[in-house]
Amino acid sequence: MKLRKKLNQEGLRLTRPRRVIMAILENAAIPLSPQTIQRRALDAHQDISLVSVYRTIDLLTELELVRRVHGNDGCQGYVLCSPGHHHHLICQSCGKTVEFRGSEDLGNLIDVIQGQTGFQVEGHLLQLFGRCPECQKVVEK
Amino acid sequence: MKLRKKLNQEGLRLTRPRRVIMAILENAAIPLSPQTIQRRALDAHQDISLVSVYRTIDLLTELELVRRVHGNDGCQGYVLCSPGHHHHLICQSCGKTVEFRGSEDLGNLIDVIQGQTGFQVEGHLLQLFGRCPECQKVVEK
DNA sequence: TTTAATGCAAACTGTTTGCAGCTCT
DNA sequence: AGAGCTGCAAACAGTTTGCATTAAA
Repeated sequence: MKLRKKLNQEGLRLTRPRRVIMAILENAAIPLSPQTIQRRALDAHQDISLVSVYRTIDLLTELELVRRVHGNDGCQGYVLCSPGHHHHLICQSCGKTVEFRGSEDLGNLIDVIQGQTGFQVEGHLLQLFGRCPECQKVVEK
Repeated sequence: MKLRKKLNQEGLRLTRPRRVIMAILENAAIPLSPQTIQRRALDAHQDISLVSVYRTIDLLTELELVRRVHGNDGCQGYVLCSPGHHHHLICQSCGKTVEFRGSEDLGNLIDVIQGQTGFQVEGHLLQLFGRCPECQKVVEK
């Protein structure tokens, strides 16, 4: 298992809470908050303390297995993600999340902005919000 | 005064705390947290409760005079902003914030993503991070 | 004068930390 | 066996709410 290996080579251990949380994230179609993760663990008859959820999320984030996504208002939750640079597209109806890479057009934009402002752009935060194909089929109220 | 008019036509009042907070934001070059706003008020010998800072920020946000900006990690603070759709470019050294509009290139990108995913994109969150001209002059440690 | 706004105190939510006991390797 | 990990309790930070008082119009 990939996770176990990653952990071992850092001298870390694959414990029950970590396995459970990882599985929950793997099966999640939408970003989950720490509270939600704990609730889902409970649903699966796995009692895990919120403290461990926080610590595991931090760990997985450092290992680049998990990424935090924001809403327009605040933090929405955490999603499993593939390594490397990419962004997330989130369905505002059902919360489903899709990854995408968008370097070219964004690169253009960044060049222009750099020229206009004299800033040297080093990073960015980009997320798209919308409706996934399934949710588009539903008649809007 | 523009703010007074905006408030009056909603039956709201221009009070000392609101005037002070507005002035602080107008003179701020960087995004401010509620705590920082309160501290700066105190520096100006204007004792304003944190509660009022929160309530005023909410109000100004609804009036579209203020916008919240995020950091890579979490919420960084609030900045005065011009009306309409735009984004922020934030200096990671000094915190200075600049507005920009980036519809064309982003539009391109969004079209592509829509085609690839079937999602209908309705909104986005974009922020750029970098170094402003002044901070680029400083020798990096 | 009237009604919105302030500020205190206190409740709350989300997150972090110290520490003793447990468990993965 | 031993270091890492868990979970409890408690501390903490940021934010929100109820209510009596103050002040803008």
